[in-house]
Amino acid sequence: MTVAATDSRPYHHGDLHNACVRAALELLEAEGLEAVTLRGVAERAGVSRSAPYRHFSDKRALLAAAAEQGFRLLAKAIQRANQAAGTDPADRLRAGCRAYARFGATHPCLYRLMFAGDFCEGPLFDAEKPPEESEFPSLAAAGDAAYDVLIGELTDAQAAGAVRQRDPKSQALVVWAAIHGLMSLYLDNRTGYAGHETAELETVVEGVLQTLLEGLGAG
Amino acid sequence: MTVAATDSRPYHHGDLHNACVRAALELLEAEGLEAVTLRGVAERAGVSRSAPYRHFSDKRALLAAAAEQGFRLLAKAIQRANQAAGTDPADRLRAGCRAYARFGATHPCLYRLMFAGDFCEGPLFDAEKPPEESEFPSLAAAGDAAYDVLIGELTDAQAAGAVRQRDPKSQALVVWAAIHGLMSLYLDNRTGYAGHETAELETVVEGVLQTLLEGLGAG
DNA sequence: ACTCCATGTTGACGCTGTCAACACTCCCGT
DNA sequence: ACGGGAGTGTTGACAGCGTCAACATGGAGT
Repeated sequence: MTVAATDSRPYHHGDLHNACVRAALELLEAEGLEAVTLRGVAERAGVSRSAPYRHFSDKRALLAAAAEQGFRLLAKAIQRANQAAGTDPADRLRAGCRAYARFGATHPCLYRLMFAGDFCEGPLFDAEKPPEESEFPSLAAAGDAAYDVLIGELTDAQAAGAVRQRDPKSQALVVWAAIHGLMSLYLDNRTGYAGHETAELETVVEGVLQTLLEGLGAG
Repeated sequence: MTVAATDSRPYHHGDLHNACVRAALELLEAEGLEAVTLRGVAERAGVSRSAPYRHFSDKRALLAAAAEQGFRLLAKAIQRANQAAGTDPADRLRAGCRAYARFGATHPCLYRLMFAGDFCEGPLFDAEKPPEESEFPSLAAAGDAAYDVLIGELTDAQAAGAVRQRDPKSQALVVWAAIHGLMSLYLDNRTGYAGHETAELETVVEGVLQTLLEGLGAG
């Protein structure tokens, strides 16, 4: 059947791939993961229910693409904060971690998808294989890129004598684990702090970072 | 219709509540969260598909009960390790964290359900409300009980002069966040270490703990 | 102008969570 | 002894979901 005259939309969307990712992110932020349905994404993108299958093999592939976009946004947010913080390594590290926490607090569902999404609809990351053989290599790459920002900061901090000279990768792992763990507990409302306000979160982040920097310090 | 003579099972199960939790845990460990279906749980418990609704208002309520059981197991594992480690506070702390990591590595899906399960089928924890008003109060209580074990250890460590005298709750938060974050990254295969072996995990845990103890230390 | 193929649509299927209506059994008051 | 709830388990049904096969469409290249 021919497209109705009143329907201005062309038969071909033009950029359905990106439209689906955008729709998924919008639904995720607005109503949570359970609201991210392939049919809903398709409707929001203005196409029929199974059109997304021409661009994503799977629902998981769509979620992986959304998570990947999340990692790109996160890396950008951290980099911006680092840059704005000046040249002092500790200041830069603190600013980056604050930005990380703010990202998680601002986009809780996206943040969880990036780290726990693998768990919900079948693994996005494969726990058995090394990352380079991952089922979603570009997702793993985007995650690694965000990681690399942190590693770079720690390398600089070492050069400036702000932290001990050790493998910056393992130092970065400690920092990332601590901040990510904190965010995870925070998003589950399990930090034991009553208010659950963003301001309080930043205070806690500062405290955790203080402990970490003392532990990592050149002391 | 009367029960067939060949069917020895009584019409009333007797302890369907626990049977459902056990079945859910078994399915979770054997085939992952996506395999935990109410119908599957019912079948495994030997009852018909909607019998569990007499004991759980919801699928989420069943998952919450499973997660609660997970927190009880975790707390017990940590306590056992603490006790077996003797009296030195740092040793006890290290042993507890090793046990924590081992629990997560041994029961990856359960561990994730305990922390990320809220995310998958609608929140188990309510991010907006304080814990005492949680939708699943006994789950929150079981989580807090596990937390309390760690807080107790840090209180003892303070008394022994092994860590700085500060609010043990916030010290415990740092430790928990770091170890939990590490486990979370590990289970996503995002630690950047190739092997993903349990032995390597324990090494990394030791490293993180070393950094933490130096940061928390009385120095 | 014709054809090919990437892209979008429709119909259908099985699985899921959930509910309403019904069946069975045990226990308690008479 | 017995009759009736209340608690528990069963069956049938429904809507929503992910997914696939079959079909429709239209632009790009010959």
